[in-house]
Amino acid sequence: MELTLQEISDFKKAHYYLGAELINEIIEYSIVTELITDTEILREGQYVKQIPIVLKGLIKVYSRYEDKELLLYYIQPDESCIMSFTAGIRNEQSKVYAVTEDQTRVLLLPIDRIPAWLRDHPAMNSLFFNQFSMRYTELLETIRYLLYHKLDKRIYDFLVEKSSVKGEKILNIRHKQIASELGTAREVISRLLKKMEKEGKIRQLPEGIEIL
Amino acid sequence: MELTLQEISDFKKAHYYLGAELINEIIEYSIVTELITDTEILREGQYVKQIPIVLKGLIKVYSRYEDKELLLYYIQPDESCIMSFTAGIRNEQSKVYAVTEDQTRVLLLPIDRIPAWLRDHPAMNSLFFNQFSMRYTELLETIRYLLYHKLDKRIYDFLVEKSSVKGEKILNIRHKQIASELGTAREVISRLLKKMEKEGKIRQLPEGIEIL
DNA sequence: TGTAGCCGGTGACTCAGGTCACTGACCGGC
DNA sequence: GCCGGTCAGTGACCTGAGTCACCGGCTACA
Repeated sequence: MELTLQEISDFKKAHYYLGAELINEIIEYSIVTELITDTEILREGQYVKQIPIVLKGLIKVYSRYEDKELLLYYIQPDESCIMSFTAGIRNEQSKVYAVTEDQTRVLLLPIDRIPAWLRDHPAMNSLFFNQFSMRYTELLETIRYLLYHKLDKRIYDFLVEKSSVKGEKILNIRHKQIASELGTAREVISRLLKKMEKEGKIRQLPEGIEIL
Repeated sequence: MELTLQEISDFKKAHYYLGAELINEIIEYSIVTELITDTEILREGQYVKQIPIVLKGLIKVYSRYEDKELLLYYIQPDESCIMSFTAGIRNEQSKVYAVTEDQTRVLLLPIDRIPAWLRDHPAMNSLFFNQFSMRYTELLETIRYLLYHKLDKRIYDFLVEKSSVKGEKILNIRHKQIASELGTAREVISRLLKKMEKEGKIRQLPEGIEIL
């Protein structure tokens, strides 16, 4: 599959700091794939051969332990996945899962080119440093939530974020899925959503959940 | 304060991949400080001007929220602090606290040299990538503990790690401190330590806690 | 048109852990 | 000696959340 002219132009704009030369090289050696919703692209224990950069769509990265999940972050357009980067570059196994949440187009950079690019183009490093510090900060935030907040606040903020990331005002999502992304049980979500509805924080419509 | 010849030699050995030229430059432009136990070196909201590399001793990095803390990681010799790196390089505020746990000698790299070093010496990047991926993995591990394990396991593993990091078989530590590093209350720790003592996992001696 | 499968809602129960209030042991200093 | 401080131990109690069992509603489809 080929990058469209529009995508090339968008990519150059988003990553201008990489310089034209490197960008052309990346485009030359990388491949584009289009993935349908719910495609698993990374699982725990897997070795990584390519590093994705999302062009369009949304990827969800999460941790899992005995069928209890926890959402770690979303990869939005122009972002990449540091777990792939880390695992790929050190030839280690992934510790997380990743799955597409929408129809998603990704640019896949071949892992064996990365070290040379990092060496010859210092700007490439800042791309990953940025991603790293962003993800690290997010993870810190997640920890604070787990430790310092109760479930209803976690649910509410989860919904708010999900809604902003997906760009939908009314979230069509199962209670079951909220539960697993927050690492808890379905009944608990049902109960608390009901409570939040009574408190006027959300509304549960047949089409989905509306945040007020 | 000056680096001792021994320290210079150790530093070169630990970071050989940086190359002699860069190492000399680092040594030239950085300063050494010796800090006593319990010196606070970073607090939330603070801006960062230097990036520490620990030469000897131990630094504890933790998050705090309304006098509830959570241990994030220890900086051991030859390691650095990515929160300083991130905050320093992007001129952002720190989101964590750091405090010395032992008498500690640190090498402080001036933040304004870092971008040039990163640009001219690609090997420098790998130092921070390594630190980043290490810390990120640790943080993931911490999250899994919070979410998937009960407190007694967390306490036990905390003691085991503390004991290995400090190199002490008998840990002289207050229940209060364990509580705050795990983000819980003193009574809870007392209760669970008693339980673990009955189960034969630890022993509480006047000098401290022994892990069996 | 029945039935199997998802989905959300509920009540009853359990349990881990946080909170409160108080105790007694062990200092150190004056 | 007494006073103040730190530290650990404990019982009573509360609460958030996980678990279990069971509905009833909707949908799809054979």
